[in-house]
Amino acid sequence: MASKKNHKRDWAGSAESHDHRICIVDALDKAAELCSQRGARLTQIRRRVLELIWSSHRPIGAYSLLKVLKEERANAAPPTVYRALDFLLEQGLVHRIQSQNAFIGCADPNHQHNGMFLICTDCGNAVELEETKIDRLLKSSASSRGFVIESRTVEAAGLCPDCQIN
Amino acid sequence: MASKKNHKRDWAGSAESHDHRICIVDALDKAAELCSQRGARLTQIRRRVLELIWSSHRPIGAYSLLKVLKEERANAAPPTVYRALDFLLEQGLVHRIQSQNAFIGCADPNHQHNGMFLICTDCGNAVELEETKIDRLLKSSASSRGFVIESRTVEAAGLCPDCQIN
DNA sequence: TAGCGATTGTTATATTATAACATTTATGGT
DNA sequence: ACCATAAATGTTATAATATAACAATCGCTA
Ligand SMILES: [Zn+2]
Ligand SMILES: [Zn+2]
Ligand SMILES: [Zn+2]
Ligand SMILES: [Zn+2]
Repeated sequence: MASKKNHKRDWAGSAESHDHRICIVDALDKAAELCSQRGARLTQIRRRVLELIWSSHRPIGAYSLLKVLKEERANAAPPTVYRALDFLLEQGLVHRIQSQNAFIGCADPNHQHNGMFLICTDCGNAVELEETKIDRLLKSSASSRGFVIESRTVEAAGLCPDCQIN
Repeated sequence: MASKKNHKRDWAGSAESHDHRICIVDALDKAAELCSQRGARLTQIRRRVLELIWSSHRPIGAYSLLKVLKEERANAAPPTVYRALDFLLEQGLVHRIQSQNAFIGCADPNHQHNGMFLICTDCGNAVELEETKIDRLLKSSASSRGFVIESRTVEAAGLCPDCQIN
């Protein structure tokens, strides 16, 4: 497989900032590898949906995915997409962005986790954070109330550096 | 107005744990006061929707609200509810729970903020946290990437103390 | 009380997601 | 290779959530 960070970049996925083709190839390679290891079947549809999700760093909705799929596969219907999404979510290959009812590729599918995102309200790009401190704080805050966290959503909306220039 | 915490409780709103009528009265009193201060009009519909939202500590969906409203106001329709919700959200009197497409009363509407919640997957009750540390961490993490946060969603799902007993 | 903006009524439709059952495809044991 | 089985996909219908657009009414104030 390819892998290894292909560059540094300030922000998510503006075409200028990095060679996004590498993001896509890496994501698909890693997905294939993980599914293979797990005996999970990354079928054509599932792989294609993952590829479409990775077509940008912007969360994409199920029906946007469906629109594209339909051009390639006349009988694609909502369940086609939602089943693929269910699979990809189960495998930790994508995350759901709750504040947008949309989906984005996971930056690090090797270990299962809930995503944590900064999402630009202007360009739509999202970057995944890994802030273990936030999870620890949240866990301890819950714990002090006797609450046990099983999953969580953390999504911050605002302006990315590129979009603050305006 | 009434106000002042009416009791201590381990967790959210189980009927046994507290006199919930006081929660409702306090919430409505505070809403009236805030709207009055701001020159915002807490109309009958808006007040009633707020009251329905406060009927429990469980997030409630727009169409559940609508179902009740319709019994009292034959011509209630989706816009009736969504407009009231828009108003209540704007005034910071309720929060939207993104992971459930549902709404819950704000525990402290005096200062504008995004909510932060622990939500029990078993009983459905939710409690609002105020963890300034988490916001500070999130802000600084964003800041290190040049990102400026304008709003955020933090929702943790899991088991409340009551529901762990099973 | 006339005018004006805010609120509510009304109808229609957009968007997101799932249910239910039929058919096809992949896989493992013989 | 052949069959039994489970998994995946096809197909149709519908549920659940949310908004658009325009009309009618209300409430304030000039
Ligand atoms: Zn990229
Ligand atoms: Zn991830
Ligand atoms: Zn209560
Ligand atoms: Zn609040």
